[in-house]
Amino acid sequence: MKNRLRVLRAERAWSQQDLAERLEVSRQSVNAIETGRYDPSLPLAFRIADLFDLAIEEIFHNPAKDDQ
Amino acid sequence: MKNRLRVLRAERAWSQQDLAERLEVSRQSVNAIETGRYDPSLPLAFRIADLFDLAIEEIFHNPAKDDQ
DNA sequence: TATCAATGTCAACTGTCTTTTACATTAAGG
DNA sequence: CCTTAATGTAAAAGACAGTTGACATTGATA
Repeated sequence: MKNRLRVLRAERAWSQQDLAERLEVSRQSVNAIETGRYDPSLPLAFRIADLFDLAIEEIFHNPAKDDQ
Repeated sequence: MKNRLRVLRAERAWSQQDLAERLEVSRQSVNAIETGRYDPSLPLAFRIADLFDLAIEEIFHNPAKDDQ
């Protein structure tokens, strides 16, 4: 599962801490998701998509699949 | 997190076991997701969306939000 | 150089997801 | 009735998600 979180965050010039506060998670969670250590839960993925006003599929994608 | 899994499955006349095999998860996982005991992981949500050829947002939605 | 913000990571912990095994209930068909 | 398929649920265990607290590194700047 890859994601564009770092790019989306950079476009807004937010720190990981900024993003964490908007998502109501810890800074470490944001970092772990950005660095690919683990995937967010489905509810958190929805919060992320809502925050950036994008579909989940526009932020996350499966590298095993050759789509997107 | 609510979902339309039961309806989508019924439209295809699949048993929970049938769906579980297509998703490569246990029947109990399908049942737990359908009955709302827990949400799938993000990777599983993608497999579900791929199987039904729908966006994740067309299958899952947040009852806390008044959209959809 | 000293400081500060931002980032990466680790350990330990709690809670969630998913599994296997198992058992109960219901509905349909012989 | 008896059997079978489908479904709901539970317990125990392992893997994963998310927390707090802590420490190290880097880059910018006073």
